[in-house]
Amino acid sequence: MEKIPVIVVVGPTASGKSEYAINSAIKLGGEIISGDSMQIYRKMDIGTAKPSLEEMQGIPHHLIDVADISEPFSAARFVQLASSAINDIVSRNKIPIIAGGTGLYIDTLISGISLSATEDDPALRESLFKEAEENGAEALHERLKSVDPESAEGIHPNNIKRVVRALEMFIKTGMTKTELDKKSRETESIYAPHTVYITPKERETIYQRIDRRVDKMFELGLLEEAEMLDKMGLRDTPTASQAIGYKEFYPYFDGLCDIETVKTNICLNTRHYAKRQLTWFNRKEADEIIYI
RNA sequence: GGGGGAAUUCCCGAGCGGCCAAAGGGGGCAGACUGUAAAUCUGUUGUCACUGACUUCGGUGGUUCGAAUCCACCUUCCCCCA
Repeated sequence: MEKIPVIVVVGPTASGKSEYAINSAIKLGGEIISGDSMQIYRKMDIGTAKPSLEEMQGIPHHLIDVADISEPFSAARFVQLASSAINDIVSRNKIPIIAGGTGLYIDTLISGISLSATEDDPALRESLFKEAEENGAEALHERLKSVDPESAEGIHPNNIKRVVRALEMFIKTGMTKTELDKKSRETESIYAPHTVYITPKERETIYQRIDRRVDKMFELGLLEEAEMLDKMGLRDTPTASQAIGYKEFYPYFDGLCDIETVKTNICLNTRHYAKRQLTWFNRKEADEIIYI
């Protein structure tokens, strides 16, 4: 079967991916699929740096504003939505351009990993976390080791989220994470990606861009946006509540810190995030590297 | 003017005679990553010729076999009384 050519634009936050993707779309006749775990949420506009209508220059953007903040989101859901968006784009003879910074989502999509369909079980998840809290992370890790030593080997005992997930997989499906991962790799990817990695030559460059962007977000009314979302219950949402640019406001709204602290923390968390993105993308092969 | 307290490694902050290159946290740097991923987690962080040596705990000088820890003086900061 002929593979579907897609262009993939990745890089750390504030690297200029969106702009690059839009320009490519104009040049090549493409449409954009956002590969971003937070831009999927409606109303989270300024803080997630969604491109404005003008910036989009008429290029259709998919996977932006597709979920309510109260909804959980996941790599599986992303793959599902992105795949159908790609089909749609291709059927209209346009080129799909995937642009975003969520490495896990994008890699899962283009590498053709097929995540088996399992429903979440919040109650089970919660009970596993409780178990870790009561008996210690080490004990939970031991439990994983007894059913799936191979995956336990690769997960640090302190990384409770991952230990829980691995156990959850086993309990729900009767198969170990090791087996399921292996199975997920059996299907070949249907995509032929051309990946463009946008990266700074100097770390300082991206840090400065981040600071500038955060300043701009505040000018655009980030505080008001965060306030509105907080009133909608953002901090109690399963996924959206984690978004940088919003969560730093929670203590401020509770009168526990001043606005300058919020801003500083947003810059800092964004830097850390950018570093993690760089670590992720650096080890992947890119077809093209563009320095900012 | 009088009295009391504090000065610690990039920052905050423990330490109060040997086990201290100095807890812990932050930050920095590096890394991991298959369904919460803008999340979660790990390592490292005085210098060097690095299983050892050397220079650090405001400054100077002392006490001691031995001091970040005790003493004296100096400098700076904080608090209280005036």
